[in-house]
Amino acid sequence: MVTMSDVAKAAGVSAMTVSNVLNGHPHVSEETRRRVTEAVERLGYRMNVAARNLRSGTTGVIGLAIPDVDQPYYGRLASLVIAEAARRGYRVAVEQTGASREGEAQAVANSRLRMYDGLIIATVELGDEDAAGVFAGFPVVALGERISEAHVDHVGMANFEGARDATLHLVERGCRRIAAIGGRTEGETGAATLRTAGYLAALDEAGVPRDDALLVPCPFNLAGGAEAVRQLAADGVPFDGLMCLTDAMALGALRGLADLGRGAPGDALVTGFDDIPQAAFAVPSLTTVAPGHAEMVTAALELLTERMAGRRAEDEARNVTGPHRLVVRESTGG
Amino acid sequence: MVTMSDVAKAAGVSAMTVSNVLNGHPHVSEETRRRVTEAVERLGYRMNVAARNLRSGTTGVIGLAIPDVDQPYYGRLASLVIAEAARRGYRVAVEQTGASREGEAQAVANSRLRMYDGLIIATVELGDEDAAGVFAGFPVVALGERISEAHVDHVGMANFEGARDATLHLVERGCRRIAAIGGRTEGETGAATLRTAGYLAALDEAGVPRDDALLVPCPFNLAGGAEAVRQLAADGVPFDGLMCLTDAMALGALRGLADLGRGAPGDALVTGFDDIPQAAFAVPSLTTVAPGHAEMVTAALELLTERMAGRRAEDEARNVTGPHRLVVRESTGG
DNA sequence: TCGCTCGTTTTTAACGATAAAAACGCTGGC
DNA sequence: GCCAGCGTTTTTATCGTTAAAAACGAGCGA
Repeated sequence: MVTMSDVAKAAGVSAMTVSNVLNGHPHVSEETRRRVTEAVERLGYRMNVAARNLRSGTTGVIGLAIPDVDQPYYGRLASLVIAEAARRGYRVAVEQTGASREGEAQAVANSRLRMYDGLIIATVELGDEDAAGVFAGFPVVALGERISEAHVDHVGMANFEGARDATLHLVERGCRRIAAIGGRTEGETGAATLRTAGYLAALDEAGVPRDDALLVPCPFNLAGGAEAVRQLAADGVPFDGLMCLTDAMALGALRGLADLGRGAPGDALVTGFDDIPQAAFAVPSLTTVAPGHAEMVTAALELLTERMAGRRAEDEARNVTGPHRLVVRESTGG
Repeated sequence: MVTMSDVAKAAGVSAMTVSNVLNGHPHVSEETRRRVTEAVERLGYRMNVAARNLRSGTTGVIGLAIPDVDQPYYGRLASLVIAEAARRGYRVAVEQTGASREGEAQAVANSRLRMYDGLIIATVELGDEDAAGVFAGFPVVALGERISEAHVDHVGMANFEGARDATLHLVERGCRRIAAIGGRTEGETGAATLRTAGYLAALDEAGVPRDDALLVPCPFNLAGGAEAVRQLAADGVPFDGLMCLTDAMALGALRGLADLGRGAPGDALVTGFDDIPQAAFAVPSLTTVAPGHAEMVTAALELLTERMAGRRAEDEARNVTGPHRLVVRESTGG
């Protein structure tokens, strides 16, 4: 095992000088720098991370708390976070929380053991009441749902705007009776409520009358979407457009339409939200709102590295919203 | 920040004694143990991982090298590894290799920085020639493909036996002309070749004649499966069973059949391999070989923890094969 | 020649934990 | 009363790195 002193000896300088060279500190002559670099190379020296960590307090590791990497959306996020972190010289330790409050608390606790330089928490059961205490003084960024208005940096997606765009798109293509599959106006201020709000705003903006019968709450999955469409038909509610709050529900809605002997885009236009891989391969392929996942992750790491570098005051929590883009495919007539 | 000495002072003992209590070492009186535990509790002491790492050389972190967590199979694996490692008190740092040789080499290099106590490498571009050098003296387990016969522990899946079982199942249900979609007898000794070998062995065993026209190489994805079926029909090769080397290809094959106006299980029986989630939801649902992913991961961590504890000699590389199970669904007549 | 500055390098002293060795206190045999 | 033997606890000495302070040496004006 080659240590820093070994390198120092080989280069004829002190260990501290080697440290200075390796960390790019100023006040090192060009000649010395060259000699040290050469010795490092020759001996195959690799810095001992533990020692550096002990002395300087940084590990080069970022924690990522998500419910389960084996879920399309979170897997995607994890993949992007790992790649973007690697680009910045960090490694990522993934903590699976099982979407439980204890799991998330555990992840935060591990972070505070100084195991991680910072934490990205990509779902949130922890609430505002936890935020002030648990996260205080530690670099944390919430990705996706928001934890706390005041205490934690947050990167979100354009839930309101995306749903609004999708709805306006349907209106432009001639829809006048647009159902919001999964829509709900009450409950926590999560993605569902925001997307529903975007839908309503678009209707108002376009001068299309609202109708509460067109708000169809349902489970956020394939079966939920299918069932919601069946429900609408059974209730005799006429519709010519389906603004689904997620792609999964949209795919279910397509199946539901098929079961009724109808189809998109012939009998009704359909939009989704998320742009999951299957959306492009469905029959008909699905028009959907693509949130800028990559941009969200980049923004999250930007905020986090700023915090880790201590470049921002404790209390000014920032809030960033990622870009979004409407991807028009067959389900709304290509 | 509460240190061990703070706890020691509070409990009226030395730091070493606190260390002994915390690590469950013998020769600590019950009374002392109680006092120390109480002080730890009261002060909210958390061990500094970096210091322990520096002194003892362990980090409590396992590296996991995979191509990309955002791929169904690898996401599944990662999820299981993280959960199983957590159960054993380890955290997992995920390194994405992009399935490249450099990526994998990078992951191994990071491990050797003493960042990780061990490494699970779940795909392999590194070959036998790398194995002896790169992995020597560091706890590594290959999960899935094998790196090296002689130098690295390996947990694999029952490629041969699974394909054999699937083929025998088709024969039992009356098939006599079974095509191996994706089959190939040449190339590296990867999963594809092993599964093909299992297919051929089953045919011989059941006394069903081989036919090279029924070996249809193709890309290992949806499109590949669909194309292979189209090819068979175009070539006028008769078949009554399709043993597909992966579920993705099997789903493609179902689509291919549909495009020809045929269907499973009516016109041909179809089997897959992997038991991906979609297999159960396809129409018809897919009969497939389910490799025991969970058992494979458990075995991998068992091997790895043994290595990490230094309980096994350097050179005796072990090789474990996970269990498998044929899941019979609609595509072979339920 | 003597300070004095300034850029560079070394010295010193941790960071917080633990392995190994030394010390301690107690019992019991001679 | 002395000491060996035993179980428990403390001392000592790092692990490899880095912050902070001290030291060094060349250049320069007085």
